[in-house]
Amino acid sequence: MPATMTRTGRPGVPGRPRHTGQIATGSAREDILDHAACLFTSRGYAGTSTRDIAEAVGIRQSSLYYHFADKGEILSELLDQTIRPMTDKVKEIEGLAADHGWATVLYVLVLLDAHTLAVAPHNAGMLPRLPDVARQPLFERSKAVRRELIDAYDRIASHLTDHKRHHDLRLGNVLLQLVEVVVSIRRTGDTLTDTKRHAIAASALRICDVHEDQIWTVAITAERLVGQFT
Amino acid sequence: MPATMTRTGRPGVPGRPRHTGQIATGSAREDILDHAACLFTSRGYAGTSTRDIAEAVGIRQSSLYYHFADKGEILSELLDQTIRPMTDKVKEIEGLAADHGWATVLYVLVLLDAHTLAVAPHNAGMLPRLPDVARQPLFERSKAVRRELIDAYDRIASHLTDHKRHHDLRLGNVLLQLVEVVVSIRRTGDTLTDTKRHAIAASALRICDVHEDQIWTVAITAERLVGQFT
DNA sequence: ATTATCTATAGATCTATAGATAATGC
DNA sequence: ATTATCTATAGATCTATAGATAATGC
Repeated sequence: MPATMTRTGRPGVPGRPRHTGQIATGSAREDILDHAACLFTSRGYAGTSTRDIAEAVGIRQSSLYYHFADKGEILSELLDQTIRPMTDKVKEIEGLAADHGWATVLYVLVLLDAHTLAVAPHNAGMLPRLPDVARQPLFERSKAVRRELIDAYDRIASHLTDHKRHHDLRLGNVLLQLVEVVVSIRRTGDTLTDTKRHAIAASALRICDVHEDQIWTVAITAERLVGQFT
Repeated sequence: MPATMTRTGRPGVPGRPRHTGQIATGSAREDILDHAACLFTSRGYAGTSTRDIAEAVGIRQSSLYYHFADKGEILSELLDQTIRPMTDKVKEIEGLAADHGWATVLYVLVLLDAHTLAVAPHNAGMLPRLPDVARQPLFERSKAVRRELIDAYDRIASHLTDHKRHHDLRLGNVLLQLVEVVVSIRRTGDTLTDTKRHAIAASALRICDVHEDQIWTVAITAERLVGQFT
């Protein structure tokens, strides 16, 4: 057997071969994150063992620790991936108000948040809502980010609707909850079509008392603007 | 020391005294359910050990098994308590449509579901949404119940609004999601006031294109009818 | 005798570390 | 030499069972 012939017949990768012989589809690190996302969302964080993850990836449990310091670091990485895209753009989007009005701002923000939740791998957008995740001391930050998002929705809503009408209900809470219907939709196995995203955004405007005939013009403007942010 | 004098000084209960000496505030079984609800909602189901529960109650871990066959039975009991009240009344409420119209039916159902979520001990209404809970094979039933509720919202919504306008978005999903804002509100530490419940119900009607001037008359009728069901 | 706890423990599982090993690359 | 895995295992923890015990009630 020549020296260039590996036991698995798949040369080219450094490091000891896996016991299964299978090779990472992406980088090993990405593979781990992807399978972890899948397991965390289907069994919960505490309900998923490091062994579960390793088996899904096709490596031994202890090999995870070559790529991540501990289980929490895997989760932390996933949270960053799914939450950051949302808050990064908020300020910028609020800037659209001067030119296009607050209804358009709300519509655009809902479209983008819904999109972020829709494309997150394995519905990982649900992770910040899980109690076992929220309890991890590391993740105060991701809770803060969520609060920021609610505040943004609150500010926007306050420009659109009469506060007295909604009593002491914080609309930011309601609007974020509405957007997160995307998680529910994906969980049932459905996919989020473009028309569904628009239906959700229109519902957000209706909750804020935007008139029906205004919604359609806003939708068209928003659809045009949303491209800048994706 | 006379024979009637117990070591703990708290006579009257049969059975060996607890190591802490403390006595159940309700029945021991209720105490366990209450503390389990608190822990499951704050740490997740898989993230809560039977030892955690026992410690909260003030008994030894193994003593739980006198009252419940296993950990899953505790969860099962909690799910029943929080889901049953919702579906029990659905058929009856839909019967109101003949006399009062579908907008009123929707308003009443939202008020009642929001109320059920609001009074569930320790926000236990979130349990059916946790992935580690949903995965328990025992709980196919509670998932079926949830689906029934979405179907009911779907039927009601279909009488109120043009399906084309909402495209392929299933409004049942959106409406249940909206009602579950109660869970979010409670999680932030807020309480659900009566006015908030009405604001949520009104939002549900707005999503279904019910006209603003109709909402207020519906609200009054609904408030009168809702008493029958609580 | 019945009830509700206790102590003790088996056996499974879980996280993380230590150190060996089998590739590549220089 | 470097890289990415492996094997082996320590030590913690978790669920559930077996059997003892300390109350009450008859």
